[in-house]
Amino acid sequence: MENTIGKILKEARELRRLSLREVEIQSGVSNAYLSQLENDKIKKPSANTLYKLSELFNINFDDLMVAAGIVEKKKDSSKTEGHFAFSSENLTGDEEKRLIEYLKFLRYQQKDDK
Amino acid sequence: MENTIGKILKEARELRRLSLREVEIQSGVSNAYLSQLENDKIKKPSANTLYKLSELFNINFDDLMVAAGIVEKKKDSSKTEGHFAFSSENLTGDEEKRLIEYLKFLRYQQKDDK
DNA sequence: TGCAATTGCTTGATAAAATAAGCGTTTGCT
DNA sequence: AGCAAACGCTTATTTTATCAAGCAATTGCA
Repeated sequence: MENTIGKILKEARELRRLSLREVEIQSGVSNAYLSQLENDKIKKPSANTLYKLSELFNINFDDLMVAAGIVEKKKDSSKTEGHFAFSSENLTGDEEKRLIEYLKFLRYQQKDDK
Repeated sequence: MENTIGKILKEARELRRLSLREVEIQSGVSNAYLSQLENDKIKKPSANTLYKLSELFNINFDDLMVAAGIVEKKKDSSKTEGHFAFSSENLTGDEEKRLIEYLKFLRYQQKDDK
């Protein structure tokens, strides 16, 4: 359903298999606060904090704010429901290649199912 | 010399010949706080507040943050050869799920390669 | 199996953001 | 001139973000 800042941050962290304390070390944001953020207990985090995390996770800052509902989406591009993991800036070149291959594979399968 | 949030916001407001109270009405941020912001008495404003103002003044949010020294200048935007394949509108929900799982797997492997 | 480290999380304290109220000054109107 | 409204700003207060400490549960290893 609704994308929240918590979901996005948690997903980004788990995707990288980092613990809250590892993120604390790398970002300077305390693990206690990170937990609160991930559980959507913080309503208006500072731009600084949000930026640190977007930088660490390599996700676009604007996108993070939009998806988190902090701001209404700017342009039309009428889909907010997107998943972050794949905004291409999140992926290394190699990962991208492999994912595309895998996607081809998935679609190839699907075709046979019909 | 130094660009500060205060200077930027004040300049933007005066350019439009708005009073603090007019900005308050249009943005929802109190005039008292606006004054503090313009005089650089606030160190870490929330993303929400900053965004409201950037929107009202129609200035780029990232630029505001950079100029305000909240973030360091973002480097190469050369990554913007964005890949279509993964922009979420191209994926079914199921595909997205599977791809995330696969990505987790990829990164899990990678981590063990230390 | 058992101890130690690590996990995510809650809670209490503190610092800071954000507001409401009010100040003295300036502007505009009759 | 004189009143009223609007101005930017300061201060007091409320609200919120953020952190340090510590919890129970899980994991890793001898």
